[in-house]
Amino acid sequence: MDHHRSDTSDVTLSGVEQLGFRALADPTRRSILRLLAASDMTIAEVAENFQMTRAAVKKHLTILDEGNLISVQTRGRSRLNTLNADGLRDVFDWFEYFNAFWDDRLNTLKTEIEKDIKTQ
Amino acid sequence: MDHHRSDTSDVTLSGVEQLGFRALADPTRRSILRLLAASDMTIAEVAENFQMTRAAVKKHLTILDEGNLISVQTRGRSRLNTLNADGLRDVFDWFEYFNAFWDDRLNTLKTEIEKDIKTQ
DNA sequence: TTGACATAATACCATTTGGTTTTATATGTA
DNA sequence: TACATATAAAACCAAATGGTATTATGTCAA
Repeated sequence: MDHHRSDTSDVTLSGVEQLGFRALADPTRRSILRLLAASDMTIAEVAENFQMTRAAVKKHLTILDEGNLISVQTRGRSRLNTLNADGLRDVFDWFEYFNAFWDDRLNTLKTEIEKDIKTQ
Repeated sequence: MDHHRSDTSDVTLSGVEQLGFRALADPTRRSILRLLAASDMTIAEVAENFQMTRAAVKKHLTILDEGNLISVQTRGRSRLNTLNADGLRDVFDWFEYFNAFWDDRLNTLKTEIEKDIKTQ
């Protein structure tokens, strides 16, 4: 513990994948991702699966886009929403990094216990 | 596509891990998890790492607890906050299931392309 | 060009969120 | 007992969120 340093940093691709987590926080948006995993869809097609208005669905899609979890290709007068694997991987990577920490801790604990047993 | 069925379900442990995602949406809470990965901490100890008040930190810890990402043991007049691997795994599992969907799609695409090449 | 249609943009609203300050309630300890 | 300390609880506030309805804008087709 050095100079009572305060650290609120996010460590990862700051400000980018942060929005990915935010995007995943809403159950509707997680459902949309599931739908898009099955096939690309226009806003109207996505909206068919929910009770809310198209406008509301479009807002969710915008947030998913901001979080880089989907990408959008304008095709004529409609927009095709596609899952973005890269953005999802960014979020996933946070867990990987985190799991590394966690595993280290378990390993340390394990080593300590083994040491205890041996020196008994 | 069956009877134009509308499906907004969350598929997973409904209503439980949902709160896990919500808990992860805030960068402060993700930082707290990182801290707790290194060692268990009281509210006061966690709060030392941030510029906000203890009350605010306590609120974050409550949300992390509701999302099952940490567990709390009252020890005397202080509370020790501990990382909860199970809750984290629940969120992680959502990704696994999701990746399965995603992988299926990629595989299907690959097979289709191969078919195309062969029948050329 | 006109009309239908898919999305965009805006204004608006209720609720939730992330923070504060202030006031309790326990719990160790002199 | 009395006091300091750690957390709990409550009231409060500004901003963000998730939704609505309404009004553009752009594109295809007759």
